[in-house]
Amino acid sequence: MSKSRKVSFQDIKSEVIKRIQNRVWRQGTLLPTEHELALEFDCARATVNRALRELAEEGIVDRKRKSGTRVNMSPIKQAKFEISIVRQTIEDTNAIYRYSLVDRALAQAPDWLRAQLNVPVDGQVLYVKCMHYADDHPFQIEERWINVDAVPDVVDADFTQSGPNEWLLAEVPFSNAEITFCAVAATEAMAEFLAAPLNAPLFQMERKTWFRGKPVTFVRMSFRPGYRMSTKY
Amino acid sequence: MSKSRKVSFQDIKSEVIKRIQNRVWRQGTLLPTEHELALEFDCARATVNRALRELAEEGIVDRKRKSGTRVNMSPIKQAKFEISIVRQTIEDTNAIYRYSLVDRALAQAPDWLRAQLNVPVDGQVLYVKCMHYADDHPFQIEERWINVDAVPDVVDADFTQSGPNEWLLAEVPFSNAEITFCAVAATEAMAEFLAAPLNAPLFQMERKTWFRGKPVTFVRMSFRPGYRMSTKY
DNA sequence: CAGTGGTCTAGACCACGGT
DNA sequence: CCGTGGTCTAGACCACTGG
Repeated sequence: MSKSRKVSFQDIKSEVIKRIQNRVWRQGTLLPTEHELALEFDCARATVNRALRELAEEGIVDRKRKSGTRVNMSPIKQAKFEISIVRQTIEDTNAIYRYSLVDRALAQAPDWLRAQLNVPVDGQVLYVKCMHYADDHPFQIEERWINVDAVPDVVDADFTQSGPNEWLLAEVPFSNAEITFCAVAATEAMAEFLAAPLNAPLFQMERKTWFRGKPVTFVRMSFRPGYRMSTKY
Repeated sequence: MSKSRKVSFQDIKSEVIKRIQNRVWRQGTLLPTEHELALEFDCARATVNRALRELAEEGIVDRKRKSGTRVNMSPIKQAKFEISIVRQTIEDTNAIYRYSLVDRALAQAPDWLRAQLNVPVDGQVLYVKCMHYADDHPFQIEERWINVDAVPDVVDADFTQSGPNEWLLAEVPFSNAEITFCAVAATEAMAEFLAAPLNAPLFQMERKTWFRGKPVTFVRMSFRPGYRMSTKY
C-alpha cells in the first residue's frame, strides 16, 4: 500500500537541501553517514552516495573520508558560464550573424605574447583580427594570436569566410583553457570598429588555450558597449 | 599475469578523451554503446556509464536515449567561476581585508528594483552601501538592496562591523541566484570611493538572489580599475 | 516496438586519514 | 586501527525516443 516508487538520488538531494534550508542541519553540521542515510531512506548506499557526491560537486557540502559529510559554510561557491562561439551567441538572440576579416599577418611572437603563451624566442605566430556583427551592428572585436608551432596548418587556413574560432574548434578537438574577464576603455581603433565613443567602457574576455600541453592560441574579445554576460545557478 | 587492477571510470574517461584528441572519434561521431564499451574495457556497464555521464556533464559528449552518445561539435562549453565573498577573495591574495559601512537606509523599493526583484508596490527594502579594502586600497564598492519581507530580521542587523554579505550567508543557508558581469564607466561618486579617474572603465558584477522562491537581495559590486576575474578549465 | 541510456540494488573491496 | 567515503560489479527494471 505504501512504497509507491523506489527512492531516487534526486529525492535524497532535495530532502537534504530542504533540511539545510529548514535549519535541521545548520552550516558546519556533520550529516549522518551514508550507511545511516541509506537505512533512513530505505535505499542502497550507492544511491545516497550519488546524491551526496553531487551535492559536494555543487559546493553544498564537504566530504572527507573518515570525518564524514558536513554542510559547507558558504553554500554558493561556483557559477557556470556557457561559453559558446560568437556565431552561436548571436544566433541565440535571433539576430543575423555576419563575419568580417580585418587583418591577418604572420610574425615573430612579441615579448608580451611569448610570456603569455610560453612560446620560444624565435616562435612564429599568426595574428588575426576580425569582426562579428549581429544584425549588422558591431558585436565583438576578435584579436587572436595563434602559435604556428602548435598548429602548422593554420598558415594555409583561409579566414576570409569564417573566423579562426571555428577553424580551431575543428582542428583542436579538445583543450585546456584559461579565461579572464575585465573592463577596458575603448581605444581609438576599438571605438571606430564598434561604433562606440572613445574611452567607452567595454567588457573584455581573454582566453588562453593549450592542446596536449602546448600553447595554441591567445584571443582577446572586446564586446560592444553595454554587453552583459549572465548566468543562473 | 595481466589484469593488474580493476578498470576505473577515470581510465575510461581518459581513454575516451585520448581517442577524441587522436581523431579516432571525430566531432559528431557516434560512440559505441555502453554495453559495447563495457565489453571492450572488460568492466561493468555502470562504470562506463559514470565515465560517459561525467563527460556529458563537462560538455565533451552529448547523450540521448536510443540515439546513443556522440562527440560534441564544440567541446569547450562551460567555464566555472568560484564566487566567494569579498573577504575571502582579498585574503586569498595575502592582503589585509578592511570593511567600511558607507550608508544604510530603509526605504520603499524604487520602481527599477521592484522590477528586478519582483517586490510588491509597497514593499520595503534596506539599502546598504559599503566598501571593501585590500591593504587599505579601495577594492570594491558594494551597493545592496535587501527585501525586508523576505528577511525581516535584517532591519535589526548591524552592518557597522561586517558586511551584509556575511550576514545573509548565515541567515539564508541556500539560495538560487543570477549573476551578471558587465563594464561601466565610473560615476563621480564611484571614482571618489575607488580613488579612480572619472569615467574609468570598471568591472561590475550584479547578483540577484532568491530563497524559497522569494527575492531576497540585489547587489551591485563595482571593482577597482584593472580588476580581472580568471578561471581555468 | 525495440534499442539506448538512466537508475537502483546488494554486496564487496579499497584508500584515506583521524584516534 | 578502523570508520568513512570511493568505487566496482552483476544484474535488473524503467523511460525515453527514433525508426
